[in-house]
Amino acid sequence: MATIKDVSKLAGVSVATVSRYLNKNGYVSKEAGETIAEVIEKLNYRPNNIARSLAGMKTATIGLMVPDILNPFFPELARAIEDAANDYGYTVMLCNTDNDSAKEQKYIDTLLHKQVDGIIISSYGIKPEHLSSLQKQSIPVILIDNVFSSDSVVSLTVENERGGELAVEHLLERGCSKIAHICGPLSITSSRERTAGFENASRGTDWFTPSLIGYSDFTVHGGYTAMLELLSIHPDLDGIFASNDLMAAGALKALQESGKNVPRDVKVIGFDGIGLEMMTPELSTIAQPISELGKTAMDSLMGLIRKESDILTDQVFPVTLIAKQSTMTN
Amino acid sequence: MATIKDVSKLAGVSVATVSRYLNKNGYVSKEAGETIAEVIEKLNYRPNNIARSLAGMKTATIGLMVPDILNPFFPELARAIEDAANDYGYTVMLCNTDNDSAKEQKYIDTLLHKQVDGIIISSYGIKPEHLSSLQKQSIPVILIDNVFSSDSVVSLTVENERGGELAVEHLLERGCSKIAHICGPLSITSSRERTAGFENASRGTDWFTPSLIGYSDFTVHGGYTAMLELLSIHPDLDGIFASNDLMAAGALKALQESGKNVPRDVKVIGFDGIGLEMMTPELSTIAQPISELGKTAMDSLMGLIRKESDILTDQVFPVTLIAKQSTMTN
DNA sequence: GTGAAAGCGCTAACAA
DNA sequence: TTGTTAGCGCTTTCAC
Repeated sequence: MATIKDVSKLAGVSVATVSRYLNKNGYVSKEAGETIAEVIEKLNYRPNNIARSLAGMKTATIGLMVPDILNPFFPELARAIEDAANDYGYTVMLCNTDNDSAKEQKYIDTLLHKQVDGIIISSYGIKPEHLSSLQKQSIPVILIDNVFSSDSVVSLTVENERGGELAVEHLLERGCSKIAHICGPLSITSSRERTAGFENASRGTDWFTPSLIGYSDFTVHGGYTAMLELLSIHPDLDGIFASNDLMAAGALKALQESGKNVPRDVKVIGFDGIGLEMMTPELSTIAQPISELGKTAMDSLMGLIRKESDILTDQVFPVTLIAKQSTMTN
Repeated sequence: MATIKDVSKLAGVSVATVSRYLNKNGYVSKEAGETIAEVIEKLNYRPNNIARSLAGMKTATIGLMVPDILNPFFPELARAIEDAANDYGYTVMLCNTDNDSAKEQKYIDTLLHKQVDGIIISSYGIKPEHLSSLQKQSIPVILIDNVFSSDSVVSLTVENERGGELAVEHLLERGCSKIAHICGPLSITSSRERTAGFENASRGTDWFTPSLIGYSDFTVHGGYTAMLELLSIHPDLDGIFASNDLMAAGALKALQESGKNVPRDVKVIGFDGIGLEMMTPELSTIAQPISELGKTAMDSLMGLIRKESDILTDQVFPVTLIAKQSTMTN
């Protein structure tokens, strides 16, 4: 593989000049530039990124930590981030943490020593103290769906609570008169917020009772069993708000298997807006702007990396109701 | 951040000794080792991977090229690969190619200059000539679901054709008497093979006719429209084999919306074995050993990287029939 | 405009 | 067993 030295020799200039040419900083005469270009072409020379990084430049690599790429929310996020990173000439290292604190720590350590330029974290086990090593090195971090009151970290979240309210309001509007809720892990902030939204909109109504809330875990299977249980306690429920789409899909399955017609007998709405287009009926949902979240995360991270923006403003994104067949009034 | 120099000074030994200690090669006296360990602890020292890489060692990074992480097959594969890589102390760079030749080329170039130790490609646009730059650098490549007759590349595939036959045999066994097929992109080898399997098992039967094959694109929507079309030509079909699960899900949806009961009126089977547990009825499928594929890919790659195995044996993995509700009799 | 030279942090001969 | 030292390929002062 050709090195900068080879180029400089063949072009009859010093490596410094070639370097300047490559990085488009400092002065390089037109002639010199042209011969260098030719030689580079001829030798099919490409700068060695590792050497570049060592010499003090950036690695042009970021880390992306997600709980589990198998959960369909995260591929969407990952894809948006990867696309944006790609536009910046950056490359993404994927880390699955399973929300396991130890794994998260280990990955942070690994990424740190691979000298990534920044990290996007969308994993829920993270606590501020885990990030201290990053802050020491002043490696920028973007947090998705998780908030710390910390200086060197910017958080991107969505209106989870408002989304929960919206979901209930929508079901009421569509004629539901007894709405149950399948909530997600209580350890996850955004999950708790969605449930808070449900409670805001339900508490005080004449039908509300705490046993209308089923506790689950953001999985299809969890949604399925929670639904069966809710159905056994409240056979007359006619609306379900699940805190994510996967559980909503599980609930739908349970309802169908219990002989309930959706949306006629029971209406169902989820949260997230992942594309579960294969469901029949298709699921209504409170959609997060996933792609926008991903792109913004990468844009903000680049801002921090390039130190263009010192201002670390957390952002809250709006959610939107997407009404599909599962909440239709026929 | 502490460097090896800091450690060597504080421990009163040379950097070489520290390096030997770190890499567990060469001799280091017990005492020296102990003090070094202490100092490392005290300084919270971690070797700089970039410097290590530059000094000739490996980058402990591999590239993973997939068409699109949004397609649920690839997160499963990616997860298995990432887990295995993690066990080896390796890190994975994710690249979405959209099966676009230009993107693939660009990523190969990028990965090359990031000095990855190896690449796993599960993207279909790749052609042998794209890999020449990698071979020049003798960077090992594992190909999943794609075969070249090339020396420095090992291919991992599954019994696609046999799977197609199995699917038809299963449907016949379950009483189907007119089976249609939704095939995937003809540009993809494995897709063509599955269709060949369908044809092997169908051609020669009294019900077979070429118009029972619908052409589609591996997406839910594609499966949906293909199904509607097939249904309009052959309203009496009673079995469907789709070349992947996504299309099978789309077909199921189309059937249900057309008032057909699955599995009573029409039985459906897909291919891949991605977990679409939210479907009602759940889909039968010809499952690939996705996790095993991923793990084997990483294991083989490590073998090549460590030059343990010079023998580049392509492997063909078996598929297994997973019968679920969608092909149940009565 | 350009070049010489000093690193970046680490590994790996080679000597001792 | 250990230390010295020459790189790995590139960037970046600082003179010229």
